[in-house]
Amino acid sequence: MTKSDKKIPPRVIPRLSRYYRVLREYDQKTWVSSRELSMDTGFTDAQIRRDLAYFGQFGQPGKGYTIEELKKSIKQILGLDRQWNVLLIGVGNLGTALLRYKGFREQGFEIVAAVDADASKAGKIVNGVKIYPVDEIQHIVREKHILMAILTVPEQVAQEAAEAAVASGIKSIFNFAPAHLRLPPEVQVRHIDMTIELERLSFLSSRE
Amino acid sequence: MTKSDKKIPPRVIPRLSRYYRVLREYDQKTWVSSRELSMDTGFTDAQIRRDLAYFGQFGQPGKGYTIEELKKSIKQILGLDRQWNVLLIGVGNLGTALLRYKGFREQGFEIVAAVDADASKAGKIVNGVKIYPVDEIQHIVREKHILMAILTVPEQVAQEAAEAAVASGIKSIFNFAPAHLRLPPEVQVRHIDMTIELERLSFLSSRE
DNA sequence: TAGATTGTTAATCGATTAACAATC
DNA sequence: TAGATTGTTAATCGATTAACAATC
Repeated sequence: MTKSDKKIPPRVIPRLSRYYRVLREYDQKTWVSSRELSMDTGFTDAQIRRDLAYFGQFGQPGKGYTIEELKKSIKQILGLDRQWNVLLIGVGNLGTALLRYKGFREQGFEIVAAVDADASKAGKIVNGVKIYPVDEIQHIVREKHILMAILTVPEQVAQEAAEAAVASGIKSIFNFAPAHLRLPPEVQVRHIDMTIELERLSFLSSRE
Repeated sequence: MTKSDKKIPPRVIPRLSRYYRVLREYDQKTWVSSRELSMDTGFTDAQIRRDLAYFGQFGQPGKGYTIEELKKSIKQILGLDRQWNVLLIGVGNLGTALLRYKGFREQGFEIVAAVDADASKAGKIVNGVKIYPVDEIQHIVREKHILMAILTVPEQVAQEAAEAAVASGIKSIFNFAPAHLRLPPEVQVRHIDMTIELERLSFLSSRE
């Protein structure tokens, strides 16, 4: 699977995650149809077939999809058939909360180290994860084969922290800082901007 | 401004938030053009003019937009010209982190109370916010004029907690629990699903 | 074979971009 | 007036939905 595959609309991906999650909840059945998946996910059956068709032919006309095979295929498509070592950058309130969150590990995302600019935090262990001084970032990223970082630092230092991460070899960043990161295009970034989300709610609630 | 206005594409709203944020950083200038906003936000000038045109005529041909007026207009459009009292539901790791986060208040979002199912937390005060037992939710929502909730409870109780919030009068929910909430359509919901976000990064990183 | 459901093509819908007349 | 930039219309692009021949 390469970049030159026919273009996948970006919105397909989170839907695959949803299909995958629903599929994992089936424990009695062997087969599932796009119609059934539609009822359990809220997406239309046409869209589900379309989404899957971007990646191959997984079903059998007249029967549907075998749950086990489809799960395996989506798992592979999403890149979940491996472990992702994750670096947490910034062990403040939010960083600590994420460090303690158990949901990531289940899907193969494992926070294997943390760094913080506050030297007095270095050496501490939170939820089994050791905190290092920020200037050891390069060393840790290489030693622990880390490709992904979660960024939970204050706004003012987000850009430089992200650049340091990229310079160390990090390929994708999950950014919680309220800062628009400017990074090379080959670095994947997902940005959770909590204020923007609240503003969406505010907008919607204001125009009833 | 009512529901019957010409339809606003939903993706316009987070862009308005971005424009607003950039506008607030200008302190020397009086006028700004869509061209300049384009450079500072990364969106095209055509898109910026288009987005603003959904809500009225804010600019002057040949000159651009006056920053103060545009800021005021966007603030009003987003519903930020008032205070939003927010209830935090679930004072665990993530809930506590959000309680301590200072960024919300600046935009008029104020967490005025918290509830938790763990009775032993009741009465405690975190960052100036009092924690109540969950069965007082109705009382608090009414007394404190709360319309918005942030949901940071475990997956298993997310649905029932959301329903309780709605029954108390909450109109919009910012959901951090990894659960797909089924609520009446008039309730606004934003869902941050951290695992899905990590899976997007995983997908993108897997197909270079 | 009859019934069911896929994979895909064509039609529709919606959002973005280009272009430019209107106007400051 | 000359130069700049808006607001809007038309063209393009992209994603979703409908429909159905192929096939289990």
